[in-house]
Amino acid sequence: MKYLEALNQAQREAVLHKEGPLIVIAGAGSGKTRVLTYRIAHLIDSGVDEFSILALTFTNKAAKEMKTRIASLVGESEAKNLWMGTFHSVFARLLRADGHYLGFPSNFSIYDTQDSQRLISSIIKEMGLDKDVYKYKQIQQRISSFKNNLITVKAYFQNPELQEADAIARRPRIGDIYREYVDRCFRAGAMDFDDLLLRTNELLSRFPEVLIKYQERFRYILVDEYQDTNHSQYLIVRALSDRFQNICVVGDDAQSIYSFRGANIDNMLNFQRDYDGVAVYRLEQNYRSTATIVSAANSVIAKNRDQLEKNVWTHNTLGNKIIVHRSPTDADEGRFVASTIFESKMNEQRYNHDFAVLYRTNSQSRAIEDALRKRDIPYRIYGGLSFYQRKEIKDLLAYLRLVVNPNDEEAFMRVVNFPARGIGQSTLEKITVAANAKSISAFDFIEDPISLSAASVGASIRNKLSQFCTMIRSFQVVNAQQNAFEVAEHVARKTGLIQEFKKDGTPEGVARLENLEELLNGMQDFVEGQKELDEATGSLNEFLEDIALASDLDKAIDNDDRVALMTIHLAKGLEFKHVFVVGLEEDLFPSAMSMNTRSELEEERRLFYVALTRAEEQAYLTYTINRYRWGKLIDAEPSRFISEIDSQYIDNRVVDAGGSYRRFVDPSLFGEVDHSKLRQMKPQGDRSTVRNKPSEEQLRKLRKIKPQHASAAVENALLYNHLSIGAQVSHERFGRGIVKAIEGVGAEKKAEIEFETGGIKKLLLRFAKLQVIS
DNA sequence: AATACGTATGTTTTT
DNA sequence: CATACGTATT
Repeated sequence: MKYLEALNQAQREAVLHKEGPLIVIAGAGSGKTRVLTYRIAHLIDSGVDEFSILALTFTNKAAKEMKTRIASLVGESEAKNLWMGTFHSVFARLLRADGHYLGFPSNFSIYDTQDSQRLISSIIKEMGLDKDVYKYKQIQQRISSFKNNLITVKAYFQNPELQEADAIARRPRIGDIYREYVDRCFRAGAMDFDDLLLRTNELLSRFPEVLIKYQERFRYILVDEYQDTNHSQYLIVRALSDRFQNICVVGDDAQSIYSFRGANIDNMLNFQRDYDGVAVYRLEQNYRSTATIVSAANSVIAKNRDQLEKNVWTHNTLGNKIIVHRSPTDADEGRFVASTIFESKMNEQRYNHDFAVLYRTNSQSRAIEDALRKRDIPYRIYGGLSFYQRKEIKDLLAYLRLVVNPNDEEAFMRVVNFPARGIGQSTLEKITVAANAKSISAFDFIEDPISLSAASVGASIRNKLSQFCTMIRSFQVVNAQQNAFEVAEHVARKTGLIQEFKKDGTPEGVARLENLEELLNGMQDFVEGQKELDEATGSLNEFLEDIALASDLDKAIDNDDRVALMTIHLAKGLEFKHVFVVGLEEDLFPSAMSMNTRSELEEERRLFYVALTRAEEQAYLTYTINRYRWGKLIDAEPSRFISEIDSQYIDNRVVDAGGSYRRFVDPSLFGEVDHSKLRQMKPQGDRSTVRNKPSEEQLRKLRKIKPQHASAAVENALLYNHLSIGAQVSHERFGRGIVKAIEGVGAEKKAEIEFETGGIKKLLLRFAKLQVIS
């Protein structure tokens, strides 16, 4: 057991513990992944069949990495049959195998949040409810929380308190919406994210033979990030481990940050009560961060009332103090981040991947992006509006989902009339109502000529509908013989999707076409990758499963050197040499939504703790005086979390320095621009860096950057101030054109442009996202 | 039926 | 500021 030497006392004990329940309470940076990895390797080494080990991790990427690591310790073939992955992906797999007990086909679709919301929205409309009272997003959240707490429709209607609560909130029909939603998902052969857990519970509790099968199979169960499991997950783990009680959970109550999706710290706090003879191991030595960062983080988390006793300490060097920085606006904050990274790279020979910028909300990424782009610093955004959420991507994926499962209602609605086939809203409403009345899917309904002719749908539309069905059926034939990539390419052509974006010809259309291409390339890679695994075939089904459950972190390609931008939630479990935590302002972090109760605030504080403890060497905390929110400049106040850090760990040296990259816009250029609309443009720049006057090169680059938000609207007007008649420009939607006339001044300046696609438009320069070509 | 435009409305975090 | 929906237009 050579690898045991690489462990400290507590780690080693946790690894060597063999039978019976154990909990590992692991402080930040204390090597819990290492313990999990070695523990699994050790189990295999000591003769446990890898087939009987189940490990539940927080991301699929973490699972993949761990698996590779284990393979290197015990050998490829030994590690192959481990079941490892997120709760959602592992139990989706289980439900594909045994969901038929519950009446689900093995090819069930997985609805993402958007699918769920669209379905709920449509149900609300069909029921004739007031959409201002029944807000679809809120209803979706409520239903999600029911499911996470194992409150089925039946349980809901047996619970007078819940019904009363909804009645008091003037939404008495929530139960009915819930019932309809569940029915519709079932009929569509679809599960939402919560169903993957809820239905697993249902399967295990209603069918003892299935429970026993999996209990016998998974003799050893390990759960990572146990503090973030919800009730539904808790019950699954409890059920599966009940027979052999070989359950190992690892977690840190101080890093519990997912209560909004039902995570319950009590699962962690009550573990010792739930099982007999629980062994407890504490990992308290931090190997990741400097002593300064560890102590600073400790001083903050100490402010929380609810927590397990813990003493995280380190042998690491003291390191630098945490740098706190104030900027006038979010744009300056971005500039500070960019120039600090730039300078550290120069002076300390850092790589881009040594840096991470962490924020509370995804929308904060924009200001940072802009600044990094201007400095030519490569970055990658994780999460946010991901590639897979783009319209054109979702459209192709919807076709593919429909090929695999024609009953998928959301996929059907999405593409039945895209590209346009003359099947309009009223037709679809008729079909929905009629299909629901017969309790069949829309696809089944329109495929059956008898029911279709009974519905009052005109003959020509009926014809179009059946053509659609025939087309999908023909894709299924292709799917039976070809791999995911080949099917997708076929579908993209035959449906006219590619044609649709090609003919559009605008830059926007071109971008969409490129995205489709990128998706197809991705599928090609996927197919290649799957060929290397023995069980996998590279089928469309496998591909859809893969992307439905991949987290934003899983999707990332991170083999090149870039600065990482992500939310703090996404950063959990990761580490970086230098970490910027930006937007440390009251109402933003802590979020205004989470300051109502002590427990909410404590969760925000844990989030801050997570952020801080991602840093190995240097942490920067930044906040602004004014920030753009909802397109408006608002006042901001420094976050309470900054003052909660013991001041001896803080370097206030650079407070008030502002962006070290001075705004170069000459205010006199504004002419008659309404000054009340301008953002603060006082030259706040740090004296020492004023010399960083932009070169011609930089200015040119700046002009090429497409302005992304109206905070830049005035800046825009300015950029095109020199626009003259005859200039060639390009518009995101209308394509290329020639400026024919100019009128107005300052912010009201308009240009009349004749576009190549035909048509003359008058555009306000302030808003038009124009690029000047010549 | 399709499109284009105006208005209202909302925003934490994610599998 | 983004999106989602309703209304007016062809």
